[in-house]
Amino acid sequence: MEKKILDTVKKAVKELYAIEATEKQLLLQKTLPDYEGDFTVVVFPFAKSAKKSPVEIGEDLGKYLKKNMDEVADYNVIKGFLNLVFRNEVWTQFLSTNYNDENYGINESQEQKPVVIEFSSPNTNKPLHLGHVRNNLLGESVARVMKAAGRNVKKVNLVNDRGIHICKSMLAWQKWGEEETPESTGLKGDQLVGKYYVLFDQKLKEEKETLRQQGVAEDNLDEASELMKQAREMLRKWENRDEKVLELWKKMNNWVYEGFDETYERMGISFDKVYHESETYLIGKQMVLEALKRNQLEKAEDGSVWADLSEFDLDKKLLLRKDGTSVYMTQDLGTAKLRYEDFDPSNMLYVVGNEQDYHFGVLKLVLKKMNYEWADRIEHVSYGMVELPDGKMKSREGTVVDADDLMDEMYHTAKAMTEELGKIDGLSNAEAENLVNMISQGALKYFILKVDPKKNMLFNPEKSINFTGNTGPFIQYTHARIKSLLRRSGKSSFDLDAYNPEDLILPEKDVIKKLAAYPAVVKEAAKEMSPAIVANYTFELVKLYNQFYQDVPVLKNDNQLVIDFRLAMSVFVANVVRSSMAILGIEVPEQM
RNA sequence: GGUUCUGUAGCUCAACUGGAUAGAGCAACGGCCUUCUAAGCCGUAGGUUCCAGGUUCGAGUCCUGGCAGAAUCACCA
Repeated sequence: MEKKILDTVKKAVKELYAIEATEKQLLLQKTLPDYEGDFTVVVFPFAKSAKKSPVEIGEDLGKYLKKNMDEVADYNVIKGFLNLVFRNEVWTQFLSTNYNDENYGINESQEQKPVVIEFSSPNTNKPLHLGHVRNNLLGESVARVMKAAGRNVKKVNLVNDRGIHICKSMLAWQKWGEEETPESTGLKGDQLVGKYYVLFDQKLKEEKETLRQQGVAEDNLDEASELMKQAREMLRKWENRDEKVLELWKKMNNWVYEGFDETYERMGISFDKVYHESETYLIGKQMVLEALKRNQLEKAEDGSVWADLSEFDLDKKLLLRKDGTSVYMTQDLGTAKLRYEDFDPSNMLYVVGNEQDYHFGVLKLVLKKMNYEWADRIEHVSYGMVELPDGKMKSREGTVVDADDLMDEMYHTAKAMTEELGKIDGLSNAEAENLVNMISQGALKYFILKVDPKKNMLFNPEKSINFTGNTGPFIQYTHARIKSLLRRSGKSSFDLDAYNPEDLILPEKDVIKKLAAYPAVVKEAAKEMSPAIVANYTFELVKLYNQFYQDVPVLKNDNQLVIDFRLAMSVFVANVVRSSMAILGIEVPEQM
């Protein structure tokens, strides 16, 4: 529709003023609520070359469009804005052809090559916290929105399962764990392992304090620490495939995986493939050594290997330590290559916080330097940090918000609220539990996803999660209300052919116009990789529907055709709400 | 210090990428349930869009210079 208007405008300026309009000059927007009209053409851009005032041009174009487009019923010009009023038929016909299409706005994938999207990427030494929650929700949702826009999406996870930090929790458990297991303690596996990671840190601090008192210099504390020595020794043993260490490593990692799986499932998150750093870091090492042979990298005197990035105005980047062990960058090179070979993707996306902007910039450059032509297919989907009222989360200082705790708390709040409002009266226990889960997850997901991913966001544990206003539950509630309305009507098919378009009233028109925008919103959100665009759209839609619902009785009308029309519109809204919420990973209830 | 990002109502966030009078929610205040679900709807109040210049028909949005905050610049990941 938008395209048709612009094409006609283009023809008009050519015929009237002999102007060849460029893409940029053709500006169309929705008419503001205060003015009469549906679409607005901005005519300022033509003023100069047409040598006429904007108002005159608006009149000319308005006349032309009214004559040449059946859809245009009338027009008015205010300053440099040409407001077009469409015939009601345009909207009523749009409604009747689309209201019952459950895939309205969603495109089936036609792509061969997939776009691979990595997210979550947890460490196996501690449980997930609020920062991971944003990452997980964003990753899952970006995958879904791209899929909805017709991309062929593969979701992958890269588990950081090796390294000195993993050895720390292993060592602490070995020393002080007394054979505790998730079964014996009743703790989730990741929580149990995390407990020992924290314990290690405490013990290390104590040891360092003692060393300090003995006069050891600050810079040498790590080197002098007996605990660190043992951790490093354990890492060496791990790399040499020491059986006992490997056994412990497997045991504890499996505890963590079981814990993660539980959390992922609760959040509704899944992956097509899971990579482990323990399986990829050697590939990266191999790549570096080969590139060194090709003289694309440099070896320093002490034996360490570097990439010289001076041609990009950057410093050198270390890729292998002098003892030959790999660093973070090295294993990312390996994973990228492995992933490229596994999927032959058109794009490789990494959902990782903006604190790693520099890292991903360098990753691409190093790959380029090593002559991998697919380096440009890597894209960092960078998102902002989650901050707490008293600043950033720091695991060491115990100021993290644990993901499981957070979800538990949300569940309890949602449950109390739902009971208080009498929403679960008449539901079975299982149904009630399902509903409360849906609502608490909806509240959390919507709260996080409605914010522009690029921006830092603030999370206040006491105040952030609401269930009224611009929230997930508000949207869920609207869906339930529509479903209730439809049940009450007892109808599932509607006679729309005989409906008189003149009966269309403004609150209906506003809703239908919003519905018409949905396909473009999905595309835009996929292009920007921003679920927030979908979230904000859905809120606006639901807001408009509620205004309609409040003012206009649906089932009470002398004219059965009007009732049918309004019910069909409600079906349409419910479909789009369900579809857009699904993009955010949020389910909607039949009643609440 | 260099680089990048951010700065919009008391608070949390929008603003279709340069368009009309900057919008929502929360919090505050006032209304609306004998009528389809009040987790709702309506209204009131709340703004020098951090500051100063510039570009043009037109700037929250673009350019320059400040101010404030965050991230990053590791032989951590």
